[in-house]
Amino acid sequence: MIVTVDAVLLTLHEQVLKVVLHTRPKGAKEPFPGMLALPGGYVHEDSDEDTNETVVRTLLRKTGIVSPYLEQLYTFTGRERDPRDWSCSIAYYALVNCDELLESAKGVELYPVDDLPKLAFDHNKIVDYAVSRVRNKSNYSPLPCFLLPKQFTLTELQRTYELVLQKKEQKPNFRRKMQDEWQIVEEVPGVFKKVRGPEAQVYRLKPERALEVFERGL
Amino acid sequence: MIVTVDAVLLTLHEQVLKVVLHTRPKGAKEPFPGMLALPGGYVHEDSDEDTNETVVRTLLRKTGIVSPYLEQLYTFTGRERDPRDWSCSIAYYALVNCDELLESAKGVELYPVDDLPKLAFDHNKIVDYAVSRVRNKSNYSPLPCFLLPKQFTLTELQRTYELVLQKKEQKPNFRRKMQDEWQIVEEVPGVFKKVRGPEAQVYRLKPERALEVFERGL
DNA sequence: GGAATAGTGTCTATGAGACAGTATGAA
DNA sequence: TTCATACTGTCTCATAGACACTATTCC
Repeated sequence: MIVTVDAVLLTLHEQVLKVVLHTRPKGAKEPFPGMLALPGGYVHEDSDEDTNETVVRTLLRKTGIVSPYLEQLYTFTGRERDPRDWSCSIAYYALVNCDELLESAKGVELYPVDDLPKLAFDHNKIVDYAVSRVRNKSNYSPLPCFLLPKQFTLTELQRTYELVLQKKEQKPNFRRKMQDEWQIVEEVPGVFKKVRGPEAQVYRLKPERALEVFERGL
Repeated sequence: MIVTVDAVLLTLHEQVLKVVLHTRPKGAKEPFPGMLALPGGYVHEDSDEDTNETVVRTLLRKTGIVSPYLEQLYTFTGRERDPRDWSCSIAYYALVNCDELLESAKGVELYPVDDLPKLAFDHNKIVDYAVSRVRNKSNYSPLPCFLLPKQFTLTELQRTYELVLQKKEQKPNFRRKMQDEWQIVEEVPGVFKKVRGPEAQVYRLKPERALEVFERGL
């Protein structure tokens, strides 16, 4: 029995939702040599208190970051998924801002989730499941906020939601939901951003409120 | 590393949501002797294709039934949860009709989920998590239908929802949701049931529709 | 002035929730 | 006749979604 942890680390890069993958070594010992796979690893029974620590440790080692949002996705098991033995992979998913990711992990490889090549093990299935979970949760939760940097304009936030959900939102309705209904953002006083027209107010996430909205929608 | 599967088998017994537990043997070899615990067991690597088969096999052996609704809940891991070793439990939850359960498993022990004694391992946490998942999902899905027998009246269905969700529903609104919105029930032509006043139409679940409503709310 | 962007006001259709009402059968 | 239960009709208020509008900056 092989027990591992796998992480689906998602980010928004050049207007596309992408996943962090790495190329498996070509050595003959490991299965699926040279193929793309999710970052993951074995549980360290002496140092890991639980698999949450395993995945945090794995992501820190492979990307150098501590993801602000990390959640267990599903546990994939079976005799066929690993050619070596009956195996069990506890899969997690995480969302990070692309700039922060690229800063701390220079050599990281990103691949669009909607156009993936064949991956090692059943990792295509795991990515698809993570993406559908994220898209579904984004309908009623502040999940996409974790794809943005610490500070952002409401237009950038809306664009993020639109890219994740793959559908247009109406500006007034979107702002009303974020500000009045959910109340998950607050102005950064006196900070503005200008692209083309007038200055846009810069906002940041209200972490306590965001968590509350999460709990409600579980 | 110990890898097991645990099942939270829920049913409605005497108007109360209850969970199936068994008493652990008093032999000195196993941990938590004499304490109540969830039914569960080890993966049989030679016969089980995946843990889904493990849990189906376990429930069949301990209760004699094949649950119509069975879903992976969460994977609980850690060094402290089993005194013997670092352990990993893939937890599932299932919903069954009480009469069918008691018929095929005469000696089964049921305990109210809202008033549990101290259980073995972290099984209190697992039950609580399963119950909150079920209560949450019952708000927007046909989950409670699986607690009823094959045929039922709409009043019985409403009573089931009310017991799971612990709140009253308005009869007209409830019927509208089941019949017009979700369309998950259909009349059993010519079959009626009478308790006190006029005859009540008997219904059955439309399994395809129920699954659709499930998918939508994922 | 025109194009692009920020931000606000308001209408309407839909739907959830609440109440009221009618019908049936048994004590 | 009264009570409990089955079942239906309809009103209202909250909300989501859509459109319209003004203001600001740069070309």
